[in-house]
Amino acid sequence: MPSSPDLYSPLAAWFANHRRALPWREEGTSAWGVLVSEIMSQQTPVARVAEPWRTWMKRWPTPQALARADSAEVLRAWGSLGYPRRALRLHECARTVEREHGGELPVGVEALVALPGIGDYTAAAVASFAQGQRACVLDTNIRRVLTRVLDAKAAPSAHVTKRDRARFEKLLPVEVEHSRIWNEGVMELGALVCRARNPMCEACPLSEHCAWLQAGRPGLGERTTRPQSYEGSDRQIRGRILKTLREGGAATVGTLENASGADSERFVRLLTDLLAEGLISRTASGEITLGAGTHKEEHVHAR
DNA sequence: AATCCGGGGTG
DNA sequence: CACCCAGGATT
Repeated sequence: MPSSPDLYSPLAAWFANHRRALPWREEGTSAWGVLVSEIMSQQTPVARVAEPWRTWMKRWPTPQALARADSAEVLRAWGSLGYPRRALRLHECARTVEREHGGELPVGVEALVALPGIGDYTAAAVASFAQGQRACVLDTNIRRVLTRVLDAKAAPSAHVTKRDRARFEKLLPVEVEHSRIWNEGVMELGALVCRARNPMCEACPLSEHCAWLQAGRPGLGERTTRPQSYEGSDRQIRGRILKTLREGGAATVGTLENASGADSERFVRLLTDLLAEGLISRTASGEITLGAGTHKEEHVHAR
């Protein structure tokens, strides 16, 4: 039985020469800073995250600082990164760290995944990149690279199966430092070379071991899932409402309805959803503002 | 397992 | 215009 090929050595050598100088990779970045970068990068390309991350970390360097912030400020600082509920969860995460962990980000996947907004990927990434832990990081890049190398398929399955996790975990080096380099390096390879659309196999350090390349790169342009159209979607309407509030402060319901471009019934439904999620609130004078508002008002109404 | 949740950049 | 992006929560 042949021993499995050494993927680590060529990968590590490649990574040493192609590692991007992302701001959160600078010496001295806290685990909290890495966590913030991971949340911001969920479904948002890292190139778009770099600047907002700098500004954010300068303003709120620690969980304590963010915990003290108002949710409206947090949402405004989030800007157009998308999926603003991530900002609310990061805010909640900071408050949980403050309240339950003495202001110190807990160490390890199990403790991290229990925090708001942190799932399997983000917990493993923070543990591996910033906490000296050996954790198996599975993001869209790593899953695509390993699916190609091992399974000769162009794209990974829709979600992480137990079987995939078990197989990919076997490739993770035992030594902690090597496991971090493996995670970062394979992720970087997926972002720069083994890309979803135009993979540069001629520049790939794993090309000799890649089952997909040897099979002739089958299924490269295949459609996987139905493209969920954005134009005219609830997401677009919600986005317009929040953008109006970010840029203009408080607004009347009428102003927001006009800006939303939705019919009245749909607008009311979406506004109700946004209120329930804490993305907006209603002031005493009946205007709509960004953020969850204060609990004081609820007491006033409760009387 | 399927859906929902933004927004911008790219071929 | 379709596809993609360092995913997570909810049902």
